[in-house]
Formats: sequence, C-alpha cells, structure tokens
Amino acid sequence: MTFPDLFERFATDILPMSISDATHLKFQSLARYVSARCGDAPFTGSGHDQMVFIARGSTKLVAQASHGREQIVAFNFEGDLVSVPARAAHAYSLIALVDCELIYFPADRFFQLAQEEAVIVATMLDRALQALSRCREKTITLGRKTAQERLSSFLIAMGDRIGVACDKGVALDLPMSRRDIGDSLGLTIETISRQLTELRSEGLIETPGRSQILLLNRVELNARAGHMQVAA
Amino acid sequence: MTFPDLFERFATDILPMSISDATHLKFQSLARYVSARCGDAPFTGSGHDQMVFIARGSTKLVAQASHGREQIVAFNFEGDLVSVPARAAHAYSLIALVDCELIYFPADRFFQLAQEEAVIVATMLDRALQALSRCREKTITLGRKTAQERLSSFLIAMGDRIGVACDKGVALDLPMSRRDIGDSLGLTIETISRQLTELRSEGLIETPGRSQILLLNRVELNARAGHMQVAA
DNA sequence: TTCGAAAATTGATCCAGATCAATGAAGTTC
DNA sequence: GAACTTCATTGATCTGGATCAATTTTCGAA
Repeated sequence: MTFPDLFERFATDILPMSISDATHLKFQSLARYVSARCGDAPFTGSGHDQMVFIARGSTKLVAQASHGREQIVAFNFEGDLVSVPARAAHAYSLIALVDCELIYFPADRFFQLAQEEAVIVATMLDRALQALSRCREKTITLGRKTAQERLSSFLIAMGDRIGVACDKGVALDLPMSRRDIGDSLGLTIETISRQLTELRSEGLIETPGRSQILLLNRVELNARAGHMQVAA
Repeated sequence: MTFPDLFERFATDILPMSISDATHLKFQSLARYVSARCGDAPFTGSGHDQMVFIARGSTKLVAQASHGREQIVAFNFEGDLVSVPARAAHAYSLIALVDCELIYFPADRFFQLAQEEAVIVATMLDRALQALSRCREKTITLGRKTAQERLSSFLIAMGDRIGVACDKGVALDLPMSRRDIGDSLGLTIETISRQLTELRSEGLIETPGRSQILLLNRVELNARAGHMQVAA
C-alpha cells in the first residue's frame, strides 16, 4: 500500500470529517511512515514520545523491568492509535507482532497541531480514555485474579476486539504467541498452556491451530473471568 | 469552604486562564458539589460516568471483582481529576480516604462543554494521558514484580506525589491503610507489613507512626523497585 | 489516663503458579 | 522431504506470598 493510501486510512479513522483541508494537510506533512517486519521495534531509542497509528497489522507495547522481565502493557490492532513514551520509570517499546504498516508522529507536535481544532483533541481524548479504561481493566486482572480468570478475561477481551462470529461461536486468530499472552497476563507460558488445556477439556474453547482459538461459550467464559454480571 | 471557593479551585487547576467568561460560567452551572466523609462512596449507583475533581482530601478508585475481591485502580489527591465509569466489566466506586470536598460533573455533558474551547480539551487530554501513564506503570508493577519491588515502587510513587522533603529524606503521611496498600498492589496486609519490616530493618525507611513513613534512601528504594536506571 | 476497638505486626502452615525438565507438534530452510 | 528450529504441551518439584492464628501497637473516646 502506498503512503497516501495509508495516511488516508489514518485520516478516516482519526481526523473528524469536519476539519479544514489546511489542518488535514498539516497532519499529512507531519506524518511519517514505517513498514515494520514481525519482531521489529521501530521506535526504541527515538528519544521522543511518539503517537503511532496502526494502519495495518498488530503490535504489542512492551515495558522492560529490571532482570530482563517483560510486561506487555497493551496489544494494539489495525486502526488503533498508541502513545509510545520515550522515557518513564520503565523502558517501553512498540513491537510488531506481524508485518505492520505504521503512521507515526512526534507526540508534542502532534498534540500541538491537534489543538487547532477542538474536535480533533476530543477524538484524541476519547481514544485516550478508552486506553485508560482498558488499562484499568488490566490492572484488576493482574492484581486480583487467578490464572484461569486472567486467561478467560483475555479471551473475552480478544473476542471483543478481533473475534469473528462463526457458527460454533467466536473465532480468534491470535497474532501473539503463548509467551506474549503470558507476558501480558503476568503468567508463564506453561501456565497459559495448562489453562488452555483446562478450558478445552471443559468444552469452553477449541484450539484448532497454534494461533486459532474458538470461543464456544462466551457466557461461561465471562463468568470464569470474574466479571460482574451485566444486567440484560 | 464554600461552593464558590471550591469551584474556583477547580477553575484554577483545570480551566486554562484564556477561556471565555461564558464558558467558565457554563462549567460553574454544570458543577455539583459533595462533601464526603471518610469511607463514603458518593458515586456508586449514579448510573452515569462522572468526572470528579478532588478539591480537598484524597480518594481511592476501587474496582470490585467477583467473590468480594477488591482492586484499587488508583489513589487520587487534591487537584486530581478522576473519571469514574458507571459500568464496565467491573464495578467501580470512588471512596473517600479522608473527609473530602468534591466537585463533579456528568462526564458526557462535561466533555461536550469542554469542546467549546480546544485548550480545555487539551488540558483534559493531558490529564488523561498522565492517568494512562500511571496506570501503565501500575500494570508493570502488578504483572512482573515481587512484593518488595511493588512496595518500593509504591513508596517512590507516593514520595513523588505527596512526599514532603525533610532533613532525613522524604516524609510521607499516608491517608490509606495497609489494607488499601495491599488492595492497590495485589498483596495482603500481612505481606505489606512484612515488607515494611524488611525495608525498615535495612535502614531504607522509618515508620514513626501508623500512617507516617520516612523514605531515608530514595536511590536504593528506586533500585529495589526494579525501575530502570535514569541517566543523570 | 485509661479503656476499647481497629489496625498492624509476627509466626506457622499451605498452595497456586513458577521453575526445571522432557517430549511432542509445527513450520522453515535447504 | 529430511533436518532444524521454534513453539507448545505435559509432568515433577519448589517457593513466594496467601491464609490462618495469635499477639501487640496505635489512637480515638470517655
């Protein structure tokens, strides 16, 4: 896909229809493009906070703690806008889970430009609050849940974000490995594997391939996730 | 303190100087005020997302998982603006840690109003990104750290937010109990207590009273927290 | 100043999930 | 299509922090 096509995808998703052509063009001239191969970490050591739009592919936002331990802070998919901090108490990097096409901006200039029109900042704010909400849910999962509850929460969340409805339930084609799932849920690959086996043997899921998971019973999975019952 | 005084505190902290008197007045007429006693949960069951400004006091944002387990998602202090969701996968409530005075708004109308001036939305966005950043750091702490690292991270973070420099180091007067610290770090009170004893016996902290903690050696605490070394 | 209740500390035991170890299943490359 | 290599599963053992159980301390109220 060419750069104009990719930028157009960004504009459609993020920039409200109503904005002026002038502002649209300024965003276009600020935008940079990078094609990342699976495993690449295109923004490490950039020295500046970046705003990254996932035009195609999926990524993980990884934080490095000491002793080489990694914690995945978020998974991101096509259409997501991710803020990648250059420096904090932990080092962050955005890593491609599959081949990706990314549009990115220096965060400071991006926000400065966004301020030209309130509706753009409002879109950003909306996205940021959504990210905050997801991160809060993750906090709960990591703080107070068992391995099975964590994995169930993860499967439900992935079902909502990238699941495809099919006759047997919801089909997932996960771009991340067992290790990634573990690094996201604060568990080891072995525990992930054991819990998948457990859920499979109880008939809640099927795992037809290494990266395919079929959610057969969302209601029960939701209960396993320790979520509050949502009133009908 | 009277309502106008409290609203003025909100306006000073959140509304940029440059906004028009008309917008200022609209915020004032949308604002509601509540005085919460220690332990109160003024927004449970409100049915709507709320934006809450802590004019005086400190609060905890608590999420309820099933089986009565609680996870504290964030602590908030004077001057903070907290978004309190009405419904999500978990039930949230904002609980006063001490007697508080709160200014609050229905979130939808608050954001609608904020959009009248880009600079206000930008302030909100800035606050939201700060909350996201804190929440991400919390995610790392809960996902990949030992009890001692969690507690050290907590003490460092509290030092930064409400610490007072004194001759021996940084003095903390914590408004939250050991239970709250545990519920925030995904640990039990017993573990918190044991780790405090450990840090005390190593001369990194002193605990002169139930709620007072003195950080004697921030550098070593930071290392214990498993943070990345920040270059000088 | 003493009393009572809540909060914190300390100790003993237990267990969910980590770690260590081996095997099995998919891709990949030549 | 055989040999690698990586990823996933399964099993055995270990351990950090939970749980259970007393004290002990703190601090507000009388």
